Amino acid sequence: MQDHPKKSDQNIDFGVLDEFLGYRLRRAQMNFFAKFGEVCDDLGISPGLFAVLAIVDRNPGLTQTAVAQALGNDRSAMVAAVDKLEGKKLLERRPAANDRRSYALFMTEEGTAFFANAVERVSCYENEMAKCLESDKEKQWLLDMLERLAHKSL
Amino acid sequence: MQDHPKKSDQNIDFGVLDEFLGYRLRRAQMNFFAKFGEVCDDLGISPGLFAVLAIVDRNPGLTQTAVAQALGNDRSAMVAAVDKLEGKKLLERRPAANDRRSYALFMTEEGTAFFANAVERVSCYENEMAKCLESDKEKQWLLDMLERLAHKSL
DNA sequence: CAACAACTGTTATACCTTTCACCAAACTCA
DNA sequence: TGAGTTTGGTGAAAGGTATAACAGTTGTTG
Repeated sequence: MQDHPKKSDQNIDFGVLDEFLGYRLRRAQMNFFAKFGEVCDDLGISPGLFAVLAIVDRNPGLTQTAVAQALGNDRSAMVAAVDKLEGKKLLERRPAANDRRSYALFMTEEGTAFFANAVERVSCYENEMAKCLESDKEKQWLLDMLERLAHKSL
Repeated sequence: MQDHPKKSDQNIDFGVLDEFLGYRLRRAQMNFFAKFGEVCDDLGISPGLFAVLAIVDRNPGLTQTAVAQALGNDRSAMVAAVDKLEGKKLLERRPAANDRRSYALFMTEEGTAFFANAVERVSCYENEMAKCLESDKEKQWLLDMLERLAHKSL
């Protein structure tokens, strides 16, 4: 059944794609996001929302644009994210002290408890995914390499 | 865009995000896609369209769903992609010989020339990005690790 | 053969993300 | 002060992605 003319499954030649970091990075990241969804679907948060919570949790009082810059995405993307998180009563906007244009973001008590639970779950799944790496030193090496690739400029 | 050391840009605590592979993968991949856009904006193709061309170029006659499965995305996403590439006269749909439901995808002559040029450009930028890796052996090791992470299941 | 299941391309829908233009507030600098 | 510029938040539009449903076709099975 494997010699039929239809190249049905694994007979596909990926050509240059096999040697391109960009393509492999995308595939790996897609898998991580999919697994994140499986683990956290009942929590109702996406990887992006989780990242916002992580920043606000450790840096209370930041403005929306400060969080956006930290995460590397546009500040306009932050309004929908904060709207959702505020709707779930996980964080709240407070008027900034010295700048009436901006809001300062703070976690609610409910939010800190929720985030602690989420971190536990995500850490568990991260460790499970990292099992296909040889050692903890290799994981650290990979993290360092990804950090460099994320900031490399042409 | 983040070159100005004006204020609390460095003071932000990323907390658990610093140790999460998912977050680092996303950042690295975002950078790669942004650089891809800079290099190929005049060509009018996205990383996704480039991947479709790469598959069809090396595997002429595949159906749309076969290409979709190879790239890991849904077959409904393929119609818009093939529409665009067919509109640019880079590939064409031909009725499949033995199955009147499906189309077989083939590169046009214009398409193969276009793709060869694109590959040269993307290879150049890939090599530039890979300069922050120590050696060629490290790059190969990174590719292998990403391959494992892309197929790891919980 | 006929009924049924599975598959292909397609459309529609919804969601998420990114990009752009806009307005109000704040800042700059004379 | 006040004109001009910059910054913060918002909303609309565009692009990509995932799901569900549908018509036409294929294969499978009784």
